Order: sequence, then structure tokens, then C-alpha cells
Amino acid sequence: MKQSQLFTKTQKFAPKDEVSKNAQLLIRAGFVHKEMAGVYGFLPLGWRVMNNIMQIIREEMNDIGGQELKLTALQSKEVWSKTNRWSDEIVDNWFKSELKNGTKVGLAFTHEEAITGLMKSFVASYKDLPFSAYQFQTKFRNESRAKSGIMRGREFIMKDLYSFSRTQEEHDIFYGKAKDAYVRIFDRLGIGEETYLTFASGGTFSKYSHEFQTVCDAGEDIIYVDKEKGIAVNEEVYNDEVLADLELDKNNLVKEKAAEAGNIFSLGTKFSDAFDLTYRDENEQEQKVIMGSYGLGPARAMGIITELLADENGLVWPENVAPFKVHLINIGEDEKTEEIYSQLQDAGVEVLWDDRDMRPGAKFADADLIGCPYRVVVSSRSLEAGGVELKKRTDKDGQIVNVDKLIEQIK
RNA sequence: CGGGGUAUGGCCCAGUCCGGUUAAGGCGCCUGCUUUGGGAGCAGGAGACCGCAAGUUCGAAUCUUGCUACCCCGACCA
Repeated sequence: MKQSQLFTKTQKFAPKDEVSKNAQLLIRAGFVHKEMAGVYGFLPLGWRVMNNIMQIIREEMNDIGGQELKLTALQSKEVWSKTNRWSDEIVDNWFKSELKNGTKVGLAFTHEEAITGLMKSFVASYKDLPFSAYQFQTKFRNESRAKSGIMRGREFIMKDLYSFSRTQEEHDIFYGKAKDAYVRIFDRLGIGEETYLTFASGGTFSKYSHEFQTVCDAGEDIIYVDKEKGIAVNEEVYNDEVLADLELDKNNLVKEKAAEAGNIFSLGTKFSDAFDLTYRDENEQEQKVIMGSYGLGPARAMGIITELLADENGLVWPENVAPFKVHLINIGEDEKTEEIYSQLQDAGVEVLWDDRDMRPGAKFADADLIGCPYRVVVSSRSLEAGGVELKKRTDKDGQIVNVDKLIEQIK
């Protein structure tokens, strides 16, 4: 894409009412737009990043057999009454409204109820199980205080996967697969190194749930990390009994601030009880379906990546999620650059060409701010030296590369 | 929901305490000329119901009251 066509522009100053690093940079670079506190829209560059993140998640979910669907954000009171979660005493972050005829409705903050109710239409026999389904859905949470930019919003996209199994053993197998898939997702998102499988409180049906916590200053949780073993314990369950149970030595644990990037949760029969979601087994007995839920917020992941990788000059995107792989910059040499731009595009390389008539310094500053992994500069100086200058966003200096070798260099 | 802070062109801000010509400056934007390897220079120009609503006053960005929004700390985060 030619940058002159991009309707967003970079800003030199962040709005003063944004304090969090992720929101400051994402707004300055034109990735997101703040509609109100805790409510952010995604602009072309930001939406490209979001789509890349969602695609990675989608591939890993499909890989473990997840079937993508899309439930509704708008929910009726009736469904939620079955688990008592319509009650404002029990759930205090509802956005509730009503239809013209007075029917009470709400904007869902999660979808266990909706999907369990839905599955009553499709699950009847042991032959129907196991399976899992997921969606990317806009969730609404009427938080009393939004904070940390895009990391804790009142409206946000969430990937939520739900599993349906016949037995605990069958559930445990899938749970393990989901856990592995999450590890792969965070690796692919470029934050695997700092993301720890974390033991947290489990609820009624299992001793622990698992969170994926990324060590990060903007986080809201405190975890105790065993870096050797690569696992952590959430402060909420941090006690001698738990440490003994997990065979962790207090002396090997480091206290860290962390952001919850994802969580996986065994639900047991909590929801199948409430909705009477049963199947008939081989012995003609009615059995409750065993469920699990697995959440991961792509926008929060985007915020975490920003917080973790950005430097003083701007955003730094891992290749897998970058809005464009290459930021092409010309200093004069329009025709030659047009040629290279076409070659890159023909080779399938996603490239943002800063074709604007601006001084070099301004283009460099924008390229740093936007944070594409590779910067390619075409100038009379580079051409005389034998090609174009190729520089990684994370490197200080670039190198001259022959135009014919450029594509293989950035593969 | 408790406590603290802020609100002035698209963005950063001065001015408010102590009321008084036309609300200053920077970024960005428009025009022209010059400029081109780290946010260019000169000249000219456009853009503001000073968060909203009342009130005090001859006169309000400035004082008073109410409201709203935003940020921070805490509580909450099923």
C-alpha cells in the first residue's frame, strides 16, 4: 500500500489523557481511535494487526478441532437466569437494555450460557461428542474503571472456545491440547518468552485453572514465576499448600507484575447442569456433558505486544503480526522505487511504501513509530553503493543489499 | 463505587491565583519559493461557541453554583 493513500496520519504528540504506553503509541501511529474511555476503534493499520493476531489464533484453534461460529452479543434475560448470572448482585458489569415491547436484554460479557443453550439442539447422543466450538466476539463489560489503554476495555473482541466432552478423561485430553495450542499462539505472537503458564484458582470443578500471564509492567496481576520450570503461580492461590502441591520451591520463585493474556478453565457440569445439556451413552443412560472454556483477547494481546516490544522510537511488531512486513522509503528515485515496490508486491511481500514527498528524517521517524519489521530505503546514495538499504526495526544500522537479493533477504 | 487531578483550534499547551483591546506559542493543515539520509527554512494564510448550563458583573477563558467527560490511586475484574 502507498502511504499517501492511507487516510490515517501519525502524530507527534500523544493525547494527554492517555497515559498507558500502548494507547499513546497506538494512537500516535494511527492504529486505534478512542471513542470513549475503554472503547477503542481499530483503524486500517491496527485492524491489519488485529486480523493477523486473530488469524494465528484461528489457525491454532482449527488445528485442535475447534469449529468457528458466531454467537450474538445481544442476549435475552431468560437464558442468563438459568445460572443466576442475570442478577446484578452476582454480576455487576452488565450492559442491560430492553426491547420496545419491554423484553429485557443484555450485551454479553461471556458466552457460556448462550453456547450451552444452543448445544441442546445438537447434542443428544454419545456419538455427537466430543467437539469444540469457538468465536471471535465483541464482549461488553460495564467496568467501573477502564484502564491501561486497549488492555482493559468496556467493549473488546474476545476469542472464546468451548469444549464439550463425554467424560472427565476426554475433557482432560482436550484441555491439554488447548493448553499446548495457547503456548504455540503466544510463541507465534512473539511474546512466548515472557508468557508463563500460571496456576490460578479453579472454581468448583477443578483445583486450578490455568492462566497465561505475560510479565509486563502494564499488567494487573501479581505472579510468582519459576523461570527454570517455566511456570508461575498467581498471587491469589500463592500459599505453602499450593507450592507443595505443584512441587515448587519458594526460593526459586520471582515475584512479577503480569498481564493475563489468556485463560483456560474446566467447567465440569456447571453449565450442563443448569441447562440440562445431556447425552445418552452406550448403555442408554443420560449423562451430563463435561465442558471447558478457553479465552484469549486479541486486543489485549496487541496491547501486551506493544507494551513488551515497543521502544523509545515507537512500535515494534513481530513479523507474524506486523501490519506490513516492509516499510519502503524512497529519497528521490521515484521510478526505481516504484519498480521495487512492484517486485515486492509480486513476490507476495506486504509492503507499505512511503511515497509521500517528505524529508528523509520525517519518513524515518514515521517508519520507526509504525514499527514494521523491515525498512528498505531507496536513494541515490544506496543505489550508488549497489542497491537498497535494508534495516531491521530492532537493529541500529542497516546494510546495502542488491535489489535482486532483497526478497530472499527478508523471507 | 471511594479519593485525587484535568478540561482552551485535529494534537501539545500559555493565559485563570489578581475579571478589561483582536485568546499567545509550538506541531499539524493550505499557498509560494528554496530544500532532500534522522521530524527543513523563509514569507503569507485558514482554523476556537475557552467541556456544558445557569449565575455574579458595565465587562467572564478567568469569579460562584450545578452538571458532564477524561486521567491517576484504590475497590472490583464471576
